[in-house]
Amino acid sequence: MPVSIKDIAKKAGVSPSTVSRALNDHPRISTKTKRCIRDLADVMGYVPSAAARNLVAKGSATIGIAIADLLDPYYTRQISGLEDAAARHSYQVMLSSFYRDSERELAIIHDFHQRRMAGIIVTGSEAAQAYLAPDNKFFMPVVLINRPEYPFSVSANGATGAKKVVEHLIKLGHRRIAYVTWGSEHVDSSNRLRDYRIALREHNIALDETLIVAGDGGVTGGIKAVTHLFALSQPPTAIFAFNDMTAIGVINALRRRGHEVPRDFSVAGYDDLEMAAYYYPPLTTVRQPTYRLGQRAVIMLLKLINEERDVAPEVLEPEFVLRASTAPIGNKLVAGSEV
Amino acid sequence: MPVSIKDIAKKAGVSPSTVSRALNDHPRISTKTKRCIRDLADVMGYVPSAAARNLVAKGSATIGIAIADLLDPYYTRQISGLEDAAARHSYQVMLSSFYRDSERELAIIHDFHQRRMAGIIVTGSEAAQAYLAPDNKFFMPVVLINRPEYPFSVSANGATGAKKVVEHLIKLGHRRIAYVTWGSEHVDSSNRLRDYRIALREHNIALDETLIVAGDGGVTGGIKAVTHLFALSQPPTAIFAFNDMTAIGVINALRRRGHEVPRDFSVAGYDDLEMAAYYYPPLTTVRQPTYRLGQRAVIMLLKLINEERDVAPEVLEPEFVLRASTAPIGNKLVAGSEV
DNA sequence: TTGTACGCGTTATCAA
DNA sequence: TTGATAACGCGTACAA
Repeated sequence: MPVSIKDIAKKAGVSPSTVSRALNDHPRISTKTKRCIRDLADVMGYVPSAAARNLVAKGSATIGIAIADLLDPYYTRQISGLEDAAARHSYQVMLSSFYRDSERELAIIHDFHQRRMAGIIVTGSEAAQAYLAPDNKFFMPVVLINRPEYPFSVSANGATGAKKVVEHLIKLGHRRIAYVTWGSEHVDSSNRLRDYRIALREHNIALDETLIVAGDGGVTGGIKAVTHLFALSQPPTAIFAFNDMTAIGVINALRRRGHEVPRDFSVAGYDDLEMAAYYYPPLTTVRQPTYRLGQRAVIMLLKLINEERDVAPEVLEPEFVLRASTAPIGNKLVAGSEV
Repeated sequence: MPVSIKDIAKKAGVSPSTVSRALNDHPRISTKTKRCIRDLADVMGYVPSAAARNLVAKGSATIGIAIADLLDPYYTRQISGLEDAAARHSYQVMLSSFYRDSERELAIIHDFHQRRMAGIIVTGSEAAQAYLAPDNKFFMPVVLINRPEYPFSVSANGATGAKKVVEHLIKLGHRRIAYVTWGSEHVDSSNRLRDYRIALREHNIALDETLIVAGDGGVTGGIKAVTHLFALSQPPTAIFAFNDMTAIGVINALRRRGHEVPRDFSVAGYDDLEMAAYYYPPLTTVRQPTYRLGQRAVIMLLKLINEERDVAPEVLEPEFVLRASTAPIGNKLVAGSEV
């Protein structure tokens, strides 16, 4: 049974309020009793009850963080930014993952609600509408990461990243550029698909819908995508994958078919995982502003907590990273003649 | 301001206790008032206060999880096991990472303590002694993952995994087998180094201490290790890395020097990251029982919470995974003559 | 079936 | 400088 403030009071022969004052170094208390009580508390192993504190204080200095997938480095890297920023403003953090399940997400939010969090941040929300609903009765501010349609959000600009990749491939001479999505062929929460299309159009390249194939955000999705693409009468010469893990799947599948990257096909990823630079071949990709995403989200949330109303959605820019998994299309032709 | 049970009572014209009963479907309440009050609570957006609940209930059904590094998949994979097992027994989970900093670890534990967690699990503890100290005043049970010296712990058997790798390399004809540690040359919390030594001795291979070099658990550590190893008058023919990320660093460094794996050198890792199977070359490694580690830790913790005393440290076995980054030493000689 | 009264651990106000 | 008292939101024994 934990030691309470009363236990200390009894043993010290003082009132509970004196103990409270001693422990919170209140001005109106003698240095001597303060010292004495603190020592006693120490010896008895006193640890204050957060529940009781929060009860009287009406809420805690804790922010709840709900994350789509703990196993995806793209998300966990945001957490460092979140935690550092929160710590800097002396906020605690409570973390939960909903594994891309909207029901679990809502359960987590409910839990945060019960715990009377100062505010919450959700990254990769599967139930963003819930926060937009006009009758939602949250009594705590919410910031979403990567849901730019939400008024209080911080997002990475998926469009500009995709554009840079596609233009890079075009500059290398590629015309048949495939895109491997995450999810179905035509859903794309990240705006990448949209700007893949725009970039092609701007360069007068006819869009071939058969070059857009579905992945699953992981290695297996990339592997399957290659099977689909090679069933086409005219396969692509370059493949732009939703993320690095997908790109790795693509490269593996190509290798299994006896092709070499980037000699025979160019492949680009997205995210710039730690791995990407050390893969073989090193991946051409897009570095996401993950750390800053987390950081800015906390800043925005703190503004909302302090009821400042000058908050607008933020969009951070990703950075194109040129490595060795892409090459001029010429290489392929040369290589082709070698085979 | 959140809605309280009193607010509902006032609006419904009943007493707070009636509301409480309606919400917890207490037996002694009429179906009609229950229905009415529940609807009202719904409309008003009532969400119970966890603080108040925990205060009267003396503690919450929440277990605290402190993890060494959120960015390391080895740890995050344990979390799935932990969360699933906890959910199955309807326990909440509160997660925090201390980024391998013992001070931050202790701060997290202190926070868990204040929150009166039902129990806590620490994986990759940097301050394990704190839990062993005879005068620790935790009023909640603690289970450690991978600290086999602690009485309430679940660990992966680092020794048997290392042994299998070394014996595999020996069987391939390697005699000069290097080991890249995590940390300094001679500290090894995982027992891998110890059994690396034992395995060599058992096969009558003289131990060469210069073949044991320090890494940092990441890619850069592997790269630096190779520099050290090649400064030796007699470099190794095989390199056993503390983990897969280190192995990837090693392979990169070798490639940069113009060597090919496994033709010129065999390299083995540890952990079996998702990546490992899809790296080039696919990594020979050891699959850790990460998910079960988390799962068993929760089971043990629940036993402690229920004050069952038949708890003994558990050790789970890892699994050797043969892939393509290791090969018979003969290959090297043939390859050497080609160059 | 419902209301009253009290306690959980802590802090804050007011009185001594 | 200290002590008594009330309050935070909820659950529950006891009384009505």
